[in-house]
Amino acid sequence: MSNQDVVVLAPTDESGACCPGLLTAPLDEGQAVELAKVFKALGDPVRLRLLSMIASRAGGEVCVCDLTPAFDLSQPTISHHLKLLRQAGLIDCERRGTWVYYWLVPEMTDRLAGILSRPTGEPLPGPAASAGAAS
Amino acid sequence: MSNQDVVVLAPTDESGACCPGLLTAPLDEGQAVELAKVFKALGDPVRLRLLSMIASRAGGEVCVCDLTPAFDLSQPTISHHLKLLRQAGLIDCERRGTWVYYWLVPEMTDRLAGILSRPTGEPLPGPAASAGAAS
DNA sequence: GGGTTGTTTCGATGTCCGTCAATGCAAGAT
DNA sequence: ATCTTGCATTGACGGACATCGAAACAACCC
Repeated sequence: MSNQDVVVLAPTDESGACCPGLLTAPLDEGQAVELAKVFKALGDPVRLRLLSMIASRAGGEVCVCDLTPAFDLSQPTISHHLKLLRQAGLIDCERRGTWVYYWLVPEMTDRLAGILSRPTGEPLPGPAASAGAAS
Repeated sequence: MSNQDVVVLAPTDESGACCPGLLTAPLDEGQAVELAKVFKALGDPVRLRLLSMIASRAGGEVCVCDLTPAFDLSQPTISHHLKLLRQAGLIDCERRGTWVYYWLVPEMTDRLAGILSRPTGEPLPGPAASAGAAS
């Protein structure tokens, strides 16, 4: 399967500008591009279900043969989605004999959760009034 | 443009199947579709930067006139991205006089962060070998 | 080796998405 | 009233994506 996995987000180092989250400081274009790849990988119902099926698996890993029958899609299509999730760094896989097993990369989901979390005690934005959409 | 803002995620109720996160139990297709809409809205560098610029604003809200010049994109394009973020429930806006102000909807980002967080003390997956695959 | 099972890659097609130019609309300024 | 500014909407175009069928590849079993 080749090791062309694209590491879209550096492990934990960087200039420390990625971890404080996107809600506290505007992120530069480079970080936005990398982050968008991961969110784009999550922006598909099939991939979300695949990810949840993999992540919620008791043993921590799933064989593709257990994933495919849950969808009305062809096997190549499932493989394609798994590839995108893998390239996004959300899952990883290993071939053992005939089958390929996938498991979650918790560091990536933790990273995303941290990025979407704002430091506790934030003064709550919003105009504290009305709602009405503009226009 | 009417109030066609699509509420992609119910406030907090539901059958309680949405909050435990997508990492603990496989989500059904309906939830996956709704969640995918939000992640898809985040799957674009421009929208990520817009969101971070809005969220990190001191006063909690930003005028569109402060957002547009930060990009090399036309004003309609920025407006289009803001509309998608608003339809995803991530931001909201209000017209005050000549200008339109946007602010973050923290409940939505909190929701996403919760969904991506796995309950503390999870046994960490990874290829622990074994596992007899069905066929 | 030959056959079987299962996964991935390749090529093609239809659809969606991001972008812009032009236009429309609301609110203040003159 | 008219002009000007600020933002949203429309329509259209080019590129990217999802999906499929067919074929190539890898590992096991006989």
